[in-house]
Amino acid sequence: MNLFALFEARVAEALGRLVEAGDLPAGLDHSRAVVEPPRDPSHGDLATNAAMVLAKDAGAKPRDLAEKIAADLRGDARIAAVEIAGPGFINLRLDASALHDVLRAAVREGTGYARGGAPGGPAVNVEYVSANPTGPLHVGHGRGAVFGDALANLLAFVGRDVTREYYINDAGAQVDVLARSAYLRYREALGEDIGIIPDGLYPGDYLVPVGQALAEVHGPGLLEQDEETWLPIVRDTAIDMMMAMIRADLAALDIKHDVFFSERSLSAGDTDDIAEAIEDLRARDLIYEGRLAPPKGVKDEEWEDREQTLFRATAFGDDTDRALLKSDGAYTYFAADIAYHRSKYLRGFPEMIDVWGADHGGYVKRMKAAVQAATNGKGELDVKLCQLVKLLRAGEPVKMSKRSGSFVTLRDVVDEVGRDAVRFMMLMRKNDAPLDFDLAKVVEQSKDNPVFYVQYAHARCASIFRQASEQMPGVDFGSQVLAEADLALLADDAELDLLRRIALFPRTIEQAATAHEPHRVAFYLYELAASLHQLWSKGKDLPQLRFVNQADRKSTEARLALAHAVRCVIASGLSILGVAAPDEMR
RNA sequence: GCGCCCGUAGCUCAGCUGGAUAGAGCGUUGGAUUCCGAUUCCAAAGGUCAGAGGUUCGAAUCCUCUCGGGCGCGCCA
Repeated sequence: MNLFALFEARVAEALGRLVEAGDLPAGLDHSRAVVEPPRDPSHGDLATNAAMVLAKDAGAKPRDLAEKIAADLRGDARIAAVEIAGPGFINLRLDASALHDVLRAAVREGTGYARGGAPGGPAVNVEYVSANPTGPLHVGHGRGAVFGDALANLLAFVGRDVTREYYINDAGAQVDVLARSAYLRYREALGEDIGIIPDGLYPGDYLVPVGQALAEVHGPGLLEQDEETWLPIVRDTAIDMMMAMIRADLAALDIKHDVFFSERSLSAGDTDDIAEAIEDLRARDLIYEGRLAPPKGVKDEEWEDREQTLFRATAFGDDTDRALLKSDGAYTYFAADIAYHRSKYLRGFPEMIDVWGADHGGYVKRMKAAVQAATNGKGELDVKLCQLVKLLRAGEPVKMSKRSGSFVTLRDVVDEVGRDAVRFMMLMRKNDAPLDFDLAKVVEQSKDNPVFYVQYAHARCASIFRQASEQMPGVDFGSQVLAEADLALLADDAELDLLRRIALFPRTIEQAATAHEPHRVAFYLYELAASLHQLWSKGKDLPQLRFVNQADRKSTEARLALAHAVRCVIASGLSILGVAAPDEMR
């Protein structure tokens, strides 16, 4: 039950009646007329801009039109007061019973409240992480991982059919480098002194186990082979082991993908999907042989002017056309990516979301252009860029250097501060804003730490129920009883404030889902938790406001209904963020 | 040189796809508090929304330009 959608429909009814009565011209666009919470609570519970939006086309003064709409709304029993304010806002103050109705619905629906609000729609594919299988994940990958996972959770929560996907870049030169690096570790495992790892190879000791595994399986057998022979063997083993490591890193954050899509699989087997994608574009005259002008800033002598196979990305809003074949005749990464996104579309995903690091921002236009072209305009791609993460410890930057070995991996951070803290902190920031992640602060159990603050609110709700059963043994506070509690007893400002927050949840979810912005859920939860803590501490001064009153079963029922709803909303919200909702903080 | 992202309180950031007098936390200042379960709560001060134009009933939000910061800039992935 979305209070705002409910009254938006109510306003639409009023407008319809005005049209019937001839007070408003027929055929006007009503879509801009919305009902939203006013910024200033003193203006009431709901406000609509309907009169201002329609006044011009209706040839009326905003306030006159507002008066007519208000007259219709005044007859509604759920509305306690209607005021016209400012340039033509219509402010609605709800009867407390309307808020109580929302609470009752929330209590009845439990963790189903606000769920499935936008069902149907096309299947959506969320691709995230997709880190090269050449080493452990770092903290930046972790941000994309958490963001993508929470976004997928959010879309699933509103009822979308979501698939979580990881694209494995197992085809390029980088995995050959990986293979050569692992081969060195293989020789090392056989007793050879390999000295310092040469430049251009991966020095990390995470490849030591790969070398050992190779030595166990193959013995010295690979030593006498040509690189041509051993490289594919070593490469496949190394990729498998790297992906196993990456999956374990992700599992530590409770992240599981549905599909791991191999780049190499595009051109393996009987059909070459890349060639197919290119031919498909060529058939529609979107590919040509031509020359590109060098970009400004590139020196002429560094520029090799040559004819190449180009995709008409400029026809779809990109700045320049893009190469599909390298000078050695192999496909570019972009060519593979076109085929990959085409494959997503063909596999049944007209809607795609890619989560990338901000350093790939320059790639967005061409990828969107490619999706437009490859799906004939029927597919849609949204790219979410995650900014860098600056790792701090008590305000001081953590030095990161692969060479010196002080490189901090994602796993290190998760092991140190825990999954919940990592996930919540990374979602407390908009994805395109840089993030300072302070290892010291996120383990703090204080109000400074939003993870703790929100989890504590959940635990507090649970404790209220434990309290009730201790103080009032034998009394039934089951969900059946709570759903029928006399909610009219909730009349204090702090209680009504909490009710309003609960009423805001479906709207927050819906907007976060359409904007692809899970951080809104995190901020909402923080505010909801604050409202709960405020009501709680008000009970210190005013014992009659305490949740559990032995002497007053009726008001205890009503407050437990409130606590139950808050608990369910926090549990739902945290589940979207992928953060645990504990029943007690120990 | 071009493209994308960003610029909001001393600090870290929200700002509900164009709404009313721009918000929160930290920090500062001043209060409350032997606890239903803590690791709290209340209040005050604090702003040229980087700057200048434009669009309209109305702009932090949309457009243009300037300044300042980040990222990227044939065939790497």
